Amino acid sequence: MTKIKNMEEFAALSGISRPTVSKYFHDPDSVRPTTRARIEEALERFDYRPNIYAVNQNRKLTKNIGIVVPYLADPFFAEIARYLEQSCIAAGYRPSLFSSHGEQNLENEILDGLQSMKPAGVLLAPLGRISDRSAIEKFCANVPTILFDSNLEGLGAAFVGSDNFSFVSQTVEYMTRTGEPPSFFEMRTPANPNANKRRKAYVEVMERLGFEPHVIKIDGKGWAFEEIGHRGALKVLEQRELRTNSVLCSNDRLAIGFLAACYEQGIRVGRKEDCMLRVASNDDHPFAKFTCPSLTTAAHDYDNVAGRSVEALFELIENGGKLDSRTETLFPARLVLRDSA
Amino acid sequence: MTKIKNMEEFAALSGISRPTVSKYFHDPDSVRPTTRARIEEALERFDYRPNIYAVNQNRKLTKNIGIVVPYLADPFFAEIARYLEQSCIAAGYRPSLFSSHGEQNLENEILDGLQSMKPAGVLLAPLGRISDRSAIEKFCANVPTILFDSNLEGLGAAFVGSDNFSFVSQTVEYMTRTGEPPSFFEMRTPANPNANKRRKAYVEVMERLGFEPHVIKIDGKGWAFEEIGHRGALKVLEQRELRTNSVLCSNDRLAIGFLAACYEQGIRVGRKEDCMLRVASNDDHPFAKFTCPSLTTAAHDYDNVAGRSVEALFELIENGGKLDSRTETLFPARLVLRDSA
DNA sequence: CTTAAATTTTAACGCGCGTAAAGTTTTAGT
DNA sequence: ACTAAAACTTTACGCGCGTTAAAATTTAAG
Repeated sequence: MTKIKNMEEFAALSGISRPTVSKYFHDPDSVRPTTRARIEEALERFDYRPNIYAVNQNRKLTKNIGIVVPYLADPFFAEIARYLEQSCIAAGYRPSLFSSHGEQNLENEILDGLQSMKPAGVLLAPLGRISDRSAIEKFCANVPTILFDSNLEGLGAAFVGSDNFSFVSQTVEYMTRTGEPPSFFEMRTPANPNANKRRKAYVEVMERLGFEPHVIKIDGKGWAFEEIGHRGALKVLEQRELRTNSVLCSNDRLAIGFLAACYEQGIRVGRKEDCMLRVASNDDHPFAKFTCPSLTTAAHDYDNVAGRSVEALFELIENGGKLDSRTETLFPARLVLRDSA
Repeated sequence: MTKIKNMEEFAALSGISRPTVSKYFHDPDSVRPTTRARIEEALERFDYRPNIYAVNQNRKLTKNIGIVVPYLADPFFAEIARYLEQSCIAAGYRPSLFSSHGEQNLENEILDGLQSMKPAGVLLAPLGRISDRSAIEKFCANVPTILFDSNLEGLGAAFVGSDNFSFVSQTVEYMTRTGEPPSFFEMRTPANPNANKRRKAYVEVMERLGFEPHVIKIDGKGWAFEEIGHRGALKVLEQRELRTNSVLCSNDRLAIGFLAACYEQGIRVGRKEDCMLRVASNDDHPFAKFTCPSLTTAAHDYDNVAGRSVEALFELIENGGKLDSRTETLFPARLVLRDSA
């Protein structure tokens, strides 16, 4: 196995001219089967691969795709990212994964670095209200971008996410139908714009059902939702802020903290006879199944959100980076009944 | 704001020659302050940035660093990855994050893709026993690599991780000292080599303390540890396999499943009077604080493991990719006492 | 076996930038 | 102000590969 330096050398060793070899690497089917066989045979013997930098420098369009999520330590995003990565690879692209880690300046830096990578397209789940809108706007003007999970009005070529109204309406309706109407438990200054949509949906659904909405806002900032939910729950329980025996958390991570607080206080949660409280939530976090009690929640349609996102991106790329109009695709939730409500 | 095509053009606009501009981008301090000022002034007016592909093609050494973890949906790795990323950026490198998602072929593909990226160095947390040892060996021969978290004997220029013996000895000693000696709860075919070291440590410590080790092996494969721990715990509890009232789980994610099972079965866990069982674990998973009850566990020294890893990598890079001898750095655990044991 | 069609080869240019050599200007030290 | 050192400019080449146009070859069709 001699070391191959470049395509010239490899071409010589394989007995095929360099332009043809180049063509082969661009699309193996674009050369005659016999020459393809000869190249692939040489490929086995010498194990050469084109220099990706030289390739990307000369191609008008790279095969790179950027995937940016706001917080990778959240298994929800890790899970979606996995799906997105695999879809991109399957389509012959090279995905690069980035996490903003909940910080605006990091999101901006990532977008900056991404531009110099000249990606064919980017799948961006922005931080949301923390995002630097103008920076993202500028980025979207230069790079074909699909927004997902968290919508920034008018930005990106398309948005794909979940229908927050569907989430909340299902949980609220379920809880009222089988018990008492829930209070809504959320952060005072939520990091994610989905949170606002969920609160609005809660208020609307409650009013439609003829109940008075009761929103409980707890303090805390950042992405340590469990901690914030835990602290908030302790306060709520202590001060008896709940008007009914049921609570709907804005998201599962808050609910995880809430349930931990209930456990500590000896408050049994669930729909059984001896339970004092019912807790439901939104997202279907990977760990929601293992809370105590297991968490009743409205599940994201992971597969469809991720699938539609890459689909939209590929359309966008094939369309030369522009789509006729900005579409917003929302997928409804699936109510997952477990023990907590 | 005219669009700048290349460095030639930018150099002309800034009134500085291209080679000097090139030098500036390589190291802003390498040019005279006055010319630096002129360049940066032009930079503000025209917003140009060197084509990263052209740069990397010509530099003998890129500024890329690859970070590979076995499973990003595990918040433990997400957390470490965040620290590693930030350290690399602070040192002027461009980190790229990859997750093997628990699959050997993906790990191999990532390593393959990484090679064509000609990184200055790679921080690799391998899958462990699932890893394709020969593939990784080949990779390490071509790319300066530091292994972390999970050791593959002899591979990579150095290894940085946690001292599994320290983890287990602390938890076992604590549990025996304050109660009964624990059984050890683990997967029959653990995905991670740390698991084996932990079992061995358990047996050794137990024997040293004069107790008979009792290892409970549960079935299941893959990385859905919570699910596996949950199922396994139900079986263990049903068949009364525990000989004492205390259990040490191989890792926190198994423990999360175990605690969920206990809750479902109405078995109170903790060290209070009315508790039937004590459960401890290893890792200090980000969610360990929010289990019910909160989980007593041996915590990784995140900061030191991550810090020492990048330190070792930078040494390696500055040393031209070779170190005198392969070192293995192990950091001890810190026992975190919570409510479960 | 002839001929048109399809492929491959040859030759050459360009991409954007690193880098080296030689010459010119600026800076610093006394 | 004078000189050596430092920094800059000019010129030119190379990196590894995409791409193109014309020439040569192979293949498929009749």
